[in-house]
Amino acid sequence: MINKQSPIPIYYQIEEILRSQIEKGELAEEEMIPSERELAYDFNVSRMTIRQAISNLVSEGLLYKEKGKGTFVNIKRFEQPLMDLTSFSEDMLWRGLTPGVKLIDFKEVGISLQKSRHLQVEEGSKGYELSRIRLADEEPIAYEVMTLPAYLFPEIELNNLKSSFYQYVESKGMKIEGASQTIEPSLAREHEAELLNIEVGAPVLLMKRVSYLASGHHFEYVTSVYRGDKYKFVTQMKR
Amino acid sequence: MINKQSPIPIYYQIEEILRSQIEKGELAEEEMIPSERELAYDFNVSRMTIRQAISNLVSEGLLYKEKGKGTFVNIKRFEQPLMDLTSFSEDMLWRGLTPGVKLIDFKEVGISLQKSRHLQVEEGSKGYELSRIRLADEEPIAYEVMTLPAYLFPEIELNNLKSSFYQYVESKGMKIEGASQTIEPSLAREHEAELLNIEVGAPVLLMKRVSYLASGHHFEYVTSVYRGDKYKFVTQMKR
DNA sequence: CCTCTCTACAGGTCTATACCAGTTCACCGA
DNA sequence: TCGGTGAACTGGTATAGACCTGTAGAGAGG
Repeated sequence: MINKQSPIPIYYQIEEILRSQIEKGELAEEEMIPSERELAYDFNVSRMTIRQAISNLVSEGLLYKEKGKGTFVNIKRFEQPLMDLTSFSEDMLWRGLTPGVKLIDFKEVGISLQKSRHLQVEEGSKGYELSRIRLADEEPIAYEVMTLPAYLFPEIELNNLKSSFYQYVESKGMKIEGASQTIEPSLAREHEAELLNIEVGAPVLLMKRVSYLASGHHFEYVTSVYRGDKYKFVTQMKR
Repeated sequence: MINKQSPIPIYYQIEEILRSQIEKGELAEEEMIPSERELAYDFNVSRMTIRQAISNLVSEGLLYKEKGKGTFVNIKRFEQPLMDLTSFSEDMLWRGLTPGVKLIDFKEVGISLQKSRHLQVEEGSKGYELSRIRLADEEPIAYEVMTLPAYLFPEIELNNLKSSFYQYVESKGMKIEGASQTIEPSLAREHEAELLNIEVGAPVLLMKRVSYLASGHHFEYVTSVYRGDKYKFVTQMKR
């Protein structure tokens, strides 16, 4: 049950209990959870404490309340932070696919004029270029080239790039602020068609992204080519 | 001051007072607001009531709290709601172009199976279909077909569709909640190529959107074909 | 001069209680 | 049979007080 002596707030302990009950399915969707007074009695805490736990779960979207009726388990899975800096992996998992990645190349380069503008560095200055194939359920979905300015990553190694790059960036104490990306249609070129296992000239999505830190520094420039037959961008808009 | 007899909750009255003080600039940015105990004394209400008012303003992002220090006015958010339901017109104006629209067709139809699913109506039920060309600086950018379920718009006329459709929807008392859209690459078909003044088989973006009301009703289904050579989707992501 | 400690004050958590307002439904009377 | 009334629920609002932890500054001690 709950531990009143614990430094963990009681309302938070109750939150966790309810959360796990919802996730385990012990409280079915659309089902009413016990009333606030009942929960207060069961947990032997004040009703206000229960209300705080419930109100947090409501703002997370796990529950919703109806005055005079009760508090219910929410069905919706929709209110994900869709347009957050979602990584490909999260995106794929959300779609129910197993994400994968295949390394194609990693090398030191002089940054081209066009890329240097996006990365706010001098043309020809030192950078790293990582080429990857994104997989979903073993099938190639996208071909991605990531360019990083060397001055921000003095000691980068291929090993650091095996897991989440964003996580690596933040582990170095850099605070990611956001990203700006463009999406346009294009036709697969020979090199891309080969890597993605599609026909030359097949429709693809060309995505370009610049990500930046809270400090204002631009830390990655990514161009991705997505297979048009296997991948759609989905965006949710509110209000 | 506040009216304890009013049916308007006290915490809400206090919220409004604080909100207006912030907006008028009586409480400067980064400035500490009076402590909870002080406000409770000033308004002659309980501290918990003050906490409820403040906590609402915190979740709106107007204030932020620091334990042991106090509660402060948040700096104004400069980040516009980028992924909001931006209309094509706003989008174009933002890009510095003059938006225009050319009507192609407006007719009553029986809604097809595929569209009926998105609009949550029976196959073959009555609907309206509006076809338009979107222009930027007189140049065709997109071909758009909007399908509306007739049951939501009993008295619609072509005239209502000349200006902002979303504005029309809201003028009828319907509250727009949001939209969900997908973006994929495709190749221009003959009909589209002709209307957009491009080659058959040229790369285009295919966008499909379903918009819905707060009531849950889906009120429009739009498919748009954007010229790949003239239009890119731009998205900003935060955090 | 620096550092430690004490203290006043900030928000955080929690209790126990009260009454209000919306919902539902059994029951009773016309 | 129909309709109203009220009891018994639901969550919503509000009080007053208790004790917690974190912050910062004043003042004591080295």
